Amino acid sequence: MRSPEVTKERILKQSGQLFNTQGYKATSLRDITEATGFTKGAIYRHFSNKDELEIETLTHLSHQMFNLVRNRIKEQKTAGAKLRSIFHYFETYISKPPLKGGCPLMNVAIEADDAHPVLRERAVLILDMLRDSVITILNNGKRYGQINQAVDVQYYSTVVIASLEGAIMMSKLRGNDDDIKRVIAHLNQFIEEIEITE
Amino acid sequence: MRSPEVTKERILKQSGQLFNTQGYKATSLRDITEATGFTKGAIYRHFSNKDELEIETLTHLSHQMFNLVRNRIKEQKTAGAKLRSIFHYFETYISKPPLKGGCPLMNVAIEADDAHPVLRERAVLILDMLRDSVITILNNGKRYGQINQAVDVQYYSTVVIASLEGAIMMSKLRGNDDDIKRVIAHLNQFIEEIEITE
DNA sequence: ATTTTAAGATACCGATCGGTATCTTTGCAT
DNA sequence: ATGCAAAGATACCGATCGGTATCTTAAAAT
Repeated sequence: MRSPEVTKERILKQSGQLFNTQGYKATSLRDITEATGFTKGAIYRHFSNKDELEIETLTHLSHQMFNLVRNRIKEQKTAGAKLRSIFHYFETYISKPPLKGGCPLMNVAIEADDAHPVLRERAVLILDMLRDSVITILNNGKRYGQINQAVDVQYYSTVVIASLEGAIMMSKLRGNDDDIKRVIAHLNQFIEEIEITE
Repeated sequence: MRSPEVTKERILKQSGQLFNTQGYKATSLRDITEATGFTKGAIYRHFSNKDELEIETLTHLSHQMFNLVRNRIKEQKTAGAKLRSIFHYFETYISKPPLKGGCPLMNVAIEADDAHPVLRERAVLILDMLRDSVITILNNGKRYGQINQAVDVQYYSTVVIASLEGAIMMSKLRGNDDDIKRVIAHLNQFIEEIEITE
């Protein structure tokens, strides 16, 4: 029962958990061999070095993140409801974490911003994608008369993402969901200011 | 010219820069000996092990941070002005960083939350202190009729800190101050909603 | 059934890690 | 000036790091 695809997927999955909790550089090959049950030889057959494993794992983590958030967005019909579902998704990072270790964007951003330019570059792309998701929701909301035309989408999306990420940091640090809930309450109010309902 | 106090201070200062940019666990003793010019023997005379150095350095970093923010607060007279000066202080993390590597609270929170309970515990204390600073400003503002009595100080302080920390992450990642400026613009508006001016 | 190819395991490499024992040097007390 | 305690330097330790060369084994092709 040898399947290289399954092996690679298992390595990426376990590496994702380890990198997202312990950090990329702080996680050793040994940690990964123990978590996966594979040996170093198997890992280096699928990834040419640890840097490549880190990058591919980050991509894998971001895919997981965006798949989850995309599914939530699709289920909702109005721009306001879509945004609220994103907020709730971020709340689950604390209450029922879809990924161990919290938000992979935040984690890689803090680890990589000063010291690891390649990872940092990828992190910027992930942030761009997240922001674009919010902007698209807002623009579609404008088009369908759900969102006030005057809304500055750049400004709005930045505030939303910054608040959520900061709140994740605080709630994860404290180990409870008080902070994330307060921030989401604020963001819900923030939506009401720009939402058109009749 | 041997002065143990000066030596210890120099070790803490250089370790602070290194830990805050590269991370605590990712920074080696070698990095520190090269940055300080002292040898391992000198470092281990002042700190019993690396964990202790990490903890004392974090304390040192937080002192630097709070001294800077306290001075800014003192210079302002009203609660609103004090809050705005805090916002501007966070903006300097990007435009003219008082500490290399960004906000030490954020950095240690992300690195320590899952894997390093001792550092995490200290990080919680720093977050508490930061929040208490904001809460004290708000409560004093209420007392002197500068802030609306109905304001929920827990809620308000959480939103402010989360937004600022998240914005720092985004701006540091992107390498420009667009995001932090947008968030501060939003927070300034947020203040106006609760400020009593006549 | 046999050959072939690649997936994965094993064993090893030099470099670096945090830590320590020991030695030298400095400054202060007498 | 001399002795002493502490500051700092040097040299070393075992463990672990990322990485690689080589070997075994399993599955697919013939």
